[in-house]
Amino acid sequence: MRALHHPDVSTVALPSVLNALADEVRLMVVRQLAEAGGVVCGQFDVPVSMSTLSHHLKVLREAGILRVTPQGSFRRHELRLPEMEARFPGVLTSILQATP
Amino acid sequence: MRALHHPDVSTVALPSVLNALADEVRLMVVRQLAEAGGVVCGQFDVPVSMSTLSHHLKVLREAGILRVTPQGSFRRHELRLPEMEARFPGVLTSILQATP
DNA sequence: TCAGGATTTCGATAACGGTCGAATTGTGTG
DNA sequence: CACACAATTCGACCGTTATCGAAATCCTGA
Repeated sequence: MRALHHPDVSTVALPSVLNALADEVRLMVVRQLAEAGGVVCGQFDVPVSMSTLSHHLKVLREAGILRVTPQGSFRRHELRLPEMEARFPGVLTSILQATP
Repeated sequence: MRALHHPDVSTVALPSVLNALADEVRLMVVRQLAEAGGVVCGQFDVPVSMSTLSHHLKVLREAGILRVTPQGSFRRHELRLPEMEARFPGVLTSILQATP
């Protein structure tokens, strides 16, 4: 499977991160990742089509918020929580805590 | 001067707040407010026209992030920091600290 | 190698959002 | 009242983005 690009978190800008999180669907994704750890693409519970979900995952990935690791024919998604915490301390964690 | 609408912070949604902060110009505005306390519209240091600035201030106001109080023919802007902190603890403060 | 499932990419569409200049509103002052 | 000034609103333009279905890509197992 083709190599996916994951930006170095030191190069991502704060507006990019906030923009990635300023979407209800993407917030749902991030919440579910925070709860479940690694989640496979088809297991997200979101009210959009598969192609749209793929688009949202790409936005989150390019903002440095999640990492994608191929596992067989699946792809495992997980938050880059430690890295984000080091880059923007408290931002992602407080956003996660501000949601039910 | 016409009464400006300020939403009850308990009614604003997290995506609205994040969306309001996911813009470089609006982040500049928020930073300058955090430093200077109350700032009059014409004194913001931003690289956009007055009408565009007014638009950004409206977005921030409707997201519950700042309050506008008329003072003569000027308008004073200030962060609603305590209220935002109570509603989304750590979100606004961590974003402020994540910027120079 | 072929079939099938998982995910992404492509192409199209519609809505949103940042931007500006011009016009408008509101406030204080002469 | 008339004027100047501060700020908003309006109308338009244009790039961005959320969305979908269809097609393409990638992997596994028979």
